[in-house]
Amino acid sequence: METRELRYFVAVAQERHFGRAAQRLGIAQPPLSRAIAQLERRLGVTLLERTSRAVTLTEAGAVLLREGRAALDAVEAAERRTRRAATGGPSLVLVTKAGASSELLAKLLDAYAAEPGAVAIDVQLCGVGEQEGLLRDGRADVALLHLPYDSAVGFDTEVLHTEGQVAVLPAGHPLTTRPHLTMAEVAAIPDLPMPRWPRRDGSYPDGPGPEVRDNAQLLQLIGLGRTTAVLPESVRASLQRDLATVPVPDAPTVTTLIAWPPHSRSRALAGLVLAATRL
Amino acid sequence: METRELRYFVAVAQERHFGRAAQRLGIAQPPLSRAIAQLERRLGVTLLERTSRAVTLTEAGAVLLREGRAALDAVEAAERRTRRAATGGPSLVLVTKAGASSELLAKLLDAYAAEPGAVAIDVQLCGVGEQEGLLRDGRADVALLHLPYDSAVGFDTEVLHTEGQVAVLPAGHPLTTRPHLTMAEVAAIPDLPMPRWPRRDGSYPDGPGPEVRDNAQLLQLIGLGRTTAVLPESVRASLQRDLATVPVPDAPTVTTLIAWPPHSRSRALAGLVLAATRL
DNA sequence: AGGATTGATACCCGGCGGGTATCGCCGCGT
DNA sequence: ACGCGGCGATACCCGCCGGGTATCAATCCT
Repeated sequence: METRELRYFVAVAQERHFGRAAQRLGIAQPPLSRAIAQLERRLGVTLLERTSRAVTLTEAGAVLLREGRAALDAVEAAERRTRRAATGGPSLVLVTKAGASSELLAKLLDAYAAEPGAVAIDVQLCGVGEQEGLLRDGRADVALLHLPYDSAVGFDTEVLHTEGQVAVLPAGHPLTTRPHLTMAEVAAIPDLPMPRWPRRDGSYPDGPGPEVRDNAQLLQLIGLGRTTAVLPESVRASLQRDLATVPVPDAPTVTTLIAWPPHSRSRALAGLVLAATRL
Repeated sequence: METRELRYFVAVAQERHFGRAAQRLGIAQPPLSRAIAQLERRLGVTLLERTSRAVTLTEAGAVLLREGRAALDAVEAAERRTRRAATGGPSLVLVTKAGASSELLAKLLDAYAAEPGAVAIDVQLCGVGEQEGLLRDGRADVALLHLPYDSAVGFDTEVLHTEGQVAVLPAGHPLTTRPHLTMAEVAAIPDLPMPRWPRRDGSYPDGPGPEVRDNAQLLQLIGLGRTTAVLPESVRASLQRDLATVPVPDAPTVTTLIAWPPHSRSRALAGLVLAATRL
């Protein structure tokens, strides 16, 4: 099976429409129809049920969509990492959520830079939930993840840090005088609806709260009195003076992990992981 | 990057010889040379250093070999699982080491079969260390692994069982009267050298012991008085009468895991994992 | 009933993958 | 030192296949 065939199939399977898929792929519709038919013939498997009105996936088609996306990510990762290995640029790209673990990250980078043989590390900040994709398709080599917010499924990891969570409120809010709060109390604060985070596909659920992509945006919106949130206590290190925090003992404990694709143990990565575990 | 290009490059990188690689691929040498050159041109990266006497990998070439093999496995897995999803055959292939965890496996299969909506499960037995490859390239969907013998890197897992280990000796051997043994004592038994296991590439280290591929072979050789071994205590359930066991308290504890590729949560697999955790 | 939408089919063309023949380079043997 | 042999690169040709346009066929919506 060639990656071209896989790309074509994934496009059709996602769009559920040959014409739109062809447009997205930058080719005409007839060659696409033919390519899919040929793929089905070669596999000996019907992947799509087409009527002239709708295209639906068969069970086997659903399997190929799921597995094929992972395979295409792997191919893309191979290509990107090869290109990066050659163009002597940063030999390691670390990705983490904007506005999270900044203190830990600074310590990690300092500790690694002090090691003999340390290479340049590119730090890339992204929105919540984007790390996995970046790591999977080779745009990044290593990530800081936060359980239970992120999922570490399919990666190698080491635990770096665990911590409780605190509610972040605008300074002067009446509840800032309380010694602690419960999750239920925070969720019920009048006029401060909880923010809405993007789903895996990038869309946002409905609700009263503001849409946010990362912690930096979130903290700014809290300062503006538009929302509130329960975050790991380490955010206190990077708070402006207009924000206050109150412990939330019944919030789930947050575990910070360093994560990397399981098979890619380069020398540089091994050094960084070692430095991280010694923090 | 097309999978054909990747396959060609991997062949050359492994053989370090264009002629042999071409032969292995079933094509002539000139098209192979051209394909590699074209790949390098498209990537903008030199992958191989060739003199007319030797072919060596550049750093980028080493990266592409490592990442490319993983990517090819992923593509192959997508193809195999798609084909299997269509040809209504066994909808789940479970792989485990021959001669290991047989009791646990029987219980698991019984428990799962009793669930509503259970599908046919194919059990495949393999040699030590072969499970990972089978799982990675789609020949199997789920495996029983044994830490610390196997590596669970890159898979999702659930712990099923932990146990100590015992030395397995021919019945009547003088040491079978001892209440327990140490690792050092077992390794030093005169005339019973420890067996040699295959390395990742399939070759065997040098040494006096017999070559073995799985526990079934191993147990037979022990019965013949050719070797001895330290194995999880659950092997006692499947021993012939010509074998005896002695606990080895200082051997590492063995953990039995059920493992599966992280992204492939089919309905059938989820049911099997659930049944396994409830054992 | 008829037009619109959408996937399949028919047919053509150009490029690319694969083949054979041969060259150029280098190490080695006598 | 010269020549031979091994190996990768180059040159050139052919046939297939991927991509394009034109059109058909089936279905749904007025």
